[in-house]
Amino acid sequence: MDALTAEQIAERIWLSIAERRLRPGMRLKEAELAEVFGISRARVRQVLAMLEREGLVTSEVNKGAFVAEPNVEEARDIFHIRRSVEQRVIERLMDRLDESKLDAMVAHVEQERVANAENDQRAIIKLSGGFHMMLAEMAQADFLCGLMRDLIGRSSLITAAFRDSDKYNCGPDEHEEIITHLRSGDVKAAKKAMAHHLDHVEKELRLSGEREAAKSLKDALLGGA
Amino acid sequence: MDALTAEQIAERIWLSIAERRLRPGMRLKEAELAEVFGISRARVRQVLAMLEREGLVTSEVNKGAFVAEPNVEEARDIFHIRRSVEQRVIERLMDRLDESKLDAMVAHVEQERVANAENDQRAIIKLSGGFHMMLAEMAQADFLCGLMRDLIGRSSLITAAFRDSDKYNCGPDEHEEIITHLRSGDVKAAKKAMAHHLDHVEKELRLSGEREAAKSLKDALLGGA
DNA sequence: GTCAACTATATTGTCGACAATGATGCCAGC
DNA sequence: GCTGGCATCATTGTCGACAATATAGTTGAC
Repeated sequence: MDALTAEQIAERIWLSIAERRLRPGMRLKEAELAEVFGISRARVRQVLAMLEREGLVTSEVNKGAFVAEPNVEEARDIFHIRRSVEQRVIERLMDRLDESKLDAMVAHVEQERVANAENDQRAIIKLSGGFHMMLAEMAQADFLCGLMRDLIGRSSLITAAFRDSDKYNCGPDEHEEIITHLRSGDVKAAKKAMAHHLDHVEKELRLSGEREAAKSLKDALLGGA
Repeated sequence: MDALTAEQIAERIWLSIAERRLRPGMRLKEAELAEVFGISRARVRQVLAMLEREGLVTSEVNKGAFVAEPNVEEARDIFHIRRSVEQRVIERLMDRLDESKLDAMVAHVEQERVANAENDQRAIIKLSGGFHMMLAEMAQADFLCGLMRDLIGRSSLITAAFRDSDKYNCGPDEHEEIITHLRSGDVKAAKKAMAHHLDHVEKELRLSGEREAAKSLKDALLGGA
């Protein structure tokens, strides 16, 4: 079980960022990560290289790696691109849609509702991004999938940095609306619902977001294990 | 001069792919790369991790890294996203446009013409992608820039795999048309010209029609399953 | 009391070596 | 002659150690 590949480690860190246990600006010390995951620093460096290329962490020479701190303009760009990508995902998805996939979607939304009812913040965040990721995966488009992975990671970073209230999340109701349109085969309506949904999420963000202090790295990474 | 950072190495390899000196499916042996760049294998692995995350190389455990081989669907997705991203670039660019930037653009196109006249394939390829990269850089949008870098790398890979004739390239004339619209401040026309340009490039590819020869025996035999 | 320089520590950058795994070529057996 | 197994080799996966650099804490002078 210690046989975690570099990809898997990256996945874990990405998840920690997506779930906002790792906040923007947080330092990522190599030795600490190495100990947490029980691997050597060399592999940690490999993983950090991946994440840096992905834009989730920034690193300065001889200073180390930090969770990236996106700015407002980047945020707007990212949501702009998300609109395009996710609409494409919907197009692709429509071709490969079947009953089992639709069932999986409604099951997912149901989970979102439960998490909402229980006010389980971490689950809410994870599931919210997860819904969009699920759609991309179901579309069976590798490139879009990777891109969405990137975009959702960054979006989580952005909401962590700029979100106005802790309460808001990628609402289950709007997700359900998208599913409804998918079920009825109305591509146009589904795309419109998606666009509206993303607009809504973007609107919930505020321009000037002061950063919060960071907890311990270990807690952040092992919190959800 | 031996002080090449990992990023710079990645840049060099990316360029080699963009210039199609590294072809899809080509093997990237770690020791070889290490010797070529005069660095240790550890750093090579770091670089390969970056490129893998970027999607330019694929790697299988215990088998090594290879230049990625994009498939047709990926190609279509990538061009779809490029349309969106580049239109966003144009929007962003319009705000920050000045005479010096326009001059740089026409100078670039002039270089393209020269390369065309001399039939310098490598220069043509490099400059063609370079024009789009230039626009992204001028837009001063880090995220879009990184994304464009990714997309252009992949596009080069795609053209290497699917291009119909060696003659075609990202034509200087169409680039110039975009510049013209930018100069006159007509965002809509510029975006339209860009869309048309990308359509043209995509059409030049052999994306529909016969598939390439199967990569493996298994694919050949089980292709219809 | 404050600032500057210096030292000590912590952290990152780089490398070579060893272990594990897949690929290649050879040889015996049928 | 061909097939299957085996030994050899090449290549990747992983690691710990050492050097270079930034950070922070301390001491001393003003």
